[in-house]
Amino acid sequence: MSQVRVRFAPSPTGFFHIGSARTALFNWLYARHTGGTFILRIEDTDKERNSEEFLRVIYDSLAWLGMGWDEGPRVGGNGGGDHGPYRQSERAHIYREYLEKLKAAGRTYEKDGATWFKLLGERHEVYDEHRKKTVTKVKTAPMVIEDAIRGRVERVEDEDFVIVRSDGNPVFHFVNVVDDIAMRITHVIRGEDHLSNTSKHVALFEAFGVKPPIFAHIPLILKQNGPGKMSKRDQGALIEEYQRRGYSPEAVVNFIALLGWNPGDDREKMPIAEIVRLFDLPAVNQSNARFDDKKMAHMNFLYLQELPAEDYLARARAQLAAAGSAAPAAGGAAEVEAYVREVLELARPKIKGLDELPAYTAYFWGEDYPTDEKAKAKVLGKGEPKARLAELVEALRAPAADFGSDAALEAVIKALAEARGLGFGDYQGVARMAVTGLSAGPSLTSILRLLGRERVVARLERFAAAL
RNA sequence: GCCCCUAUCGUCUAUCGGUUAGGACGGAAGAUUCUCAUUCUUCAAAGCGGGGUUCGAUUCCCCGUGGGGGCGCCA
Repeated sequence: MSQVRVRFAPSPTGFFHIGSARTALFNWLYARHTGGTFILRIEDTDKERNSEEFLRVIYDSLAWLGMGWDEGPRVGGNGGGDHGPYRQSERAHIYREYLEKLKAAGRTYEKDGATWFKLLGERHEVYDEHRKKTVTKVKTAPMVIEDAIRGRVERVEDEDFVIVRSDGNPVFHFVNVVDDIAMRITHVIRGEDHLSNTSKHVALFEAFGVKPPIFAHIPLILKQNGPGKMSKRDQGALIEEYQRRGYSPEAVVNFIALLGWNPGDDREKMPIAEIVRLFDLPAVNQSNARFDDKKMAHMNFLYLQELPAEDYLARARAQLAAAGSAAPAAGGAAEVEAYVREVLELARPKIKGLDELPAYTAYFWGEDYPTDEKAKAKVLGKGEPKARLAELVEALRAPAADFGSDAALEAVIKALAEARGLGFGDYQGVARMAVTGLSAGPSLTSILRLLGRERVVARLERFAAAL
């Protein structure tokens, strides 16, 4: 059995869709699973777009998701190979060469300035109701598609089709097949939306006298709400969105791997090496999967919680910086570093995703933080907040209050409460609101300890004075 | 309209003819907790309809129906 060679062939549109990401992933997984070659081929025949900038989106997204390519454009250590160039815009001479082969075999003809591919069989004219025009049908034998996921699929291709436009540019079906032949692709793994087109491709392979590759048409990802497949306008459709929101790429990969594939048992969260080990084409589902952002978020949560401390710190800081947070940048004094680290670790188990971090930690980075007015009104509406605040100020100002440990602070507040026949909860709410502007967050005593006596007392007094 | 693919809880899915149809997300209830979140326990929730084949069908076949895709000088 020859080496597996698969390709991912995106066209640079300026977006990297989650569906594209999964197609890339399944190709990549199959290559890694079989020890084959993963090829990146850029389908940039549409010259009207600004390719350079749009190409970056593809390269960056693949890199972020951790999918390196063995052959393809040379970018950041990836690419190279003996079957280039890997951009269709640079392969015109190859298409010309293959077109000559077809011409020589008598399988083309010119019409309306374009070059058409000639199917084999009897011809007759028929009026197409749907397209409202007369078309020439060809009585052909069914094309057989050997699909690793769907089995044997037969489809009759009964109309000649254009392979080179009147402006001289070859069309997708033609270049796709030519490149797959020239690059010696063994398995074509792509979205099911191409299944109906595959009969055209098989006809071309046969015309070239080449045995078609094994096809594997993977199910599509449907939009979360409403009908149809996911499109770039749908929530959660773009990879850059996950990047921007601080999602773990490992979580995104794990999640999309599970959209249409599973290891055959109950496992969901799996290291990529394990997915590579278990992935195989016949195990891919045949029916479309609906996208679910809640489950995606949950997968991200799982990965976030187990991220090594250093990685978490770096990613959290990047997220804060991107959000314009006042959090100190890395490389400061050891004391500051320790503070940032502790604040971020305090927040970690409480958040679902890194995008919550800026709002969740705002009050740790300075005196300019927002107040949840609605929650504030609620807190002030019950009990005697003013009295409680005054008592807190007095107790926390006293040297006896040890800001060095959560337990000591808890003891101070509990003693205060006990002396008045109250509970910890009678102080917790107001204190939290006064010190953070929020009604929810990490443990109050941890917040107090980290902020320190001076800031805590100042905030309590300022808050009380405004009542 | 024609062609192709497809069909298990709301969603993602397990089951490769015989199961109390399992898991996960989401939902509900309870426990834990200084708030929130986590965590833990429990609960509700599915084989599209009709025919076959078979001792026996969620599972195999056919027909409907639903869903998806394709039918460009787009990719």
